[in-house]
Amino acid sequence: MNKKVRIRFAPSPTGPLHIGGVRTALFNYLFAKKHHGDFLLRIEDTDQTRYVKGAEEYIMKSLEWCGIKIDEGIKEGGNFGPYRQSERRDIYKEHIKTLLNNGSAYYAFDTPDELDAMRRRLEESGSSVRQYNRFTRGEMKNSFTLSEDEVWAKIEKGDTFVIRFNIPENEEIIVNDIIRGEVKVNSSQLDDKVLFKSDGLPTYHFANVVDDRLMNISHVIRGEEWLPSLPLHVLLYRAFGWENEMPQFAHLPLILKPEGKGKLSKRDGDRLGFPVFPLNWKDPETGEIFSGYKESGYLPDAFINMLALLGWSPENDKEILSLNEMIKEFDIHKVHKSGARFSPEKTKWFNQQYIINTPNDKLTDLLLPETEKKFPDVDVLYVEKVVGLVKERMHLLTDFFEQASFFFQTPKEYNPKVVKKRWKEDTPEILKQIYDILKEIPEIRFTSEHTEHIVKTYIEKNELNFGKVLNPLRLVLTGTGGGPHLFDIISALDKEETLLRIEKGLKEIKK
RNA sequence: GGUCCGUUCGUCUAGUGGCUAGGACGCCGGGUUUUCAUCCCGGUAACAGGGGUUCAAUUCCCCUACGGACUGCCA
Repeated sequence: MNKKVRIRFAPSPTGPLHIGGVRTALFNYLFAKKHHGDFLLRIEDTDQTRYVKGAEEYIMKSLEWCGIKIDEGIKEGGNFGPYRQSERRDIYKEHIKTLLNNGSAYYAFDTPDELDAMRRRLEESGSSVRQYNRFTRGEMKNSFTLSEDEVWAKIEKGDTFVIRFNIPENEEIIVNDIIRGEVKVNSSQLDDKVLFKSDGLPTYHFANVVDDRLMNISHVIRGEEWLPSLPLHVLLYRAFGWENEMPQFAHLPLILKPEGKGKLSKRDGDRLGFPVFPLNWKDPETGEIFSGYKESGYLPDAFINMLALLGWSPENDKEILSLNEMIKEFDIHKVHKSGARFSPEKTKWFNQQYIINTPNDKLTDLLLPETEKKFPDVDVLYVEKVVGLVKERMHLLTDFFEQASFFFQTPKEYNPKVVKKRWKEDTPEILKQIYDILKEIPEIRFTSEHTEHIVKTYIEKNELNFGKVLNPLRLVLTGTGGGPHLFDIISALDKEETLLRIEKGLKEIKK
């Protein structure tokens, strides 16, 4: 690898990027950075009929959220632009001439109906091939069956046409895929793919080869769905005389549905209750909303950590890796060949690990806006304290609001199950005494340690057991059964609120 | 149908011509805790099947099965 490493991620703006796409971007990025190369974003918008408004912006925002930084792209600029294929029409037109001139490409005038009819005919005849190729093109309308004059006449008349690739006969194509090893195909298996559409724009196959060459791309890392067209792309490089400068290829395994068959699709998320998109997406046509990892309470680092381990694993058994560690550890040769089933469960576990390991102040920054919306007039330092107390029982950022609501508002009701289990005949009497002894403690000494000491001393002196006292006390303070260390709650709440809640509980909980 | 790709615990994976086939998630048990969570300890569970090659195959080869992708003037 003497060449400068230049890697591209080339999505088409036909909708939101889903996690498979994000993973492809991530692996591209990891590889680029591992080898101190450039990472570029190229927008493949050659199909105007599938263009979706906002998708381009969505893709860039998603990558940004993930921490994937673009070196060259439509926003960043660069010396190899434009980075939007729709703005490269002239470049493609120039290049298709080369292939037209050297006999690698030809004009075809068949209508969609005629193509349909041909395929149907082949199918009905029991043929295993249904391709537009050297055998079938003889019965279609193209440069082979029409005279040169007829071809020009048609073009001048304004007839619509496409330009097809003239697949060479019986050539053995052997490509070395970095992940899969040698892939061998005979050119006779391939069909005469359309290179230029009737709308004057190239197809993916053509644009991708031209751009990768012109942008000096060193490695093409993309999804497995492209593997079948790899031989075609090699042939295109050959037709251009670029085979020696051809990038290296690596085809990533697919991400599969958590259950059932097939690759993960956009619809699976809503069906199975987990996001498949990094960010929320609102379909501009239907208004339908698809949930994103960000809005569902996931941390970006956890999200990409999970994605990185789908199809790849580092040398050691380490599972929690920062983006920088991933870059250091990444080895494309260790990427798996087989598809990886996506696990929403493990994704949650990753998130939990990241939440626990995120400093309280940083977590507070993330949670504050929503907290303020739900509980006006909160104090930042108080929120930070609460965050520290509840974070280890959060799987999602959004869990905070359920886990911590009692820190911000007096319980309105008491969990009946807990009442039934913990509220005994003598509970009111005990709580009254707890109330009295807590009331004696001066406000400045109302710490977790001190209140704990006082209450526990009281329990021991009266030969009560801890559960009998502490559980109902927790109930009146929080309205429920679980939660952080009780005396941490008491001190966070402060003296006034603690006493208030005991009073309220005594009044409202009856048996 | 055709072409291509793949197959280690339920899932993500490590691994090797000879190992008690390792880790993680999940699940189940136990400990810690006033409680929930965290944490700690333990358990469950896999080399798709059949042929070869070999002293020895999960590992190498072949076949079968299963799974997947592609098969558009979509990417």
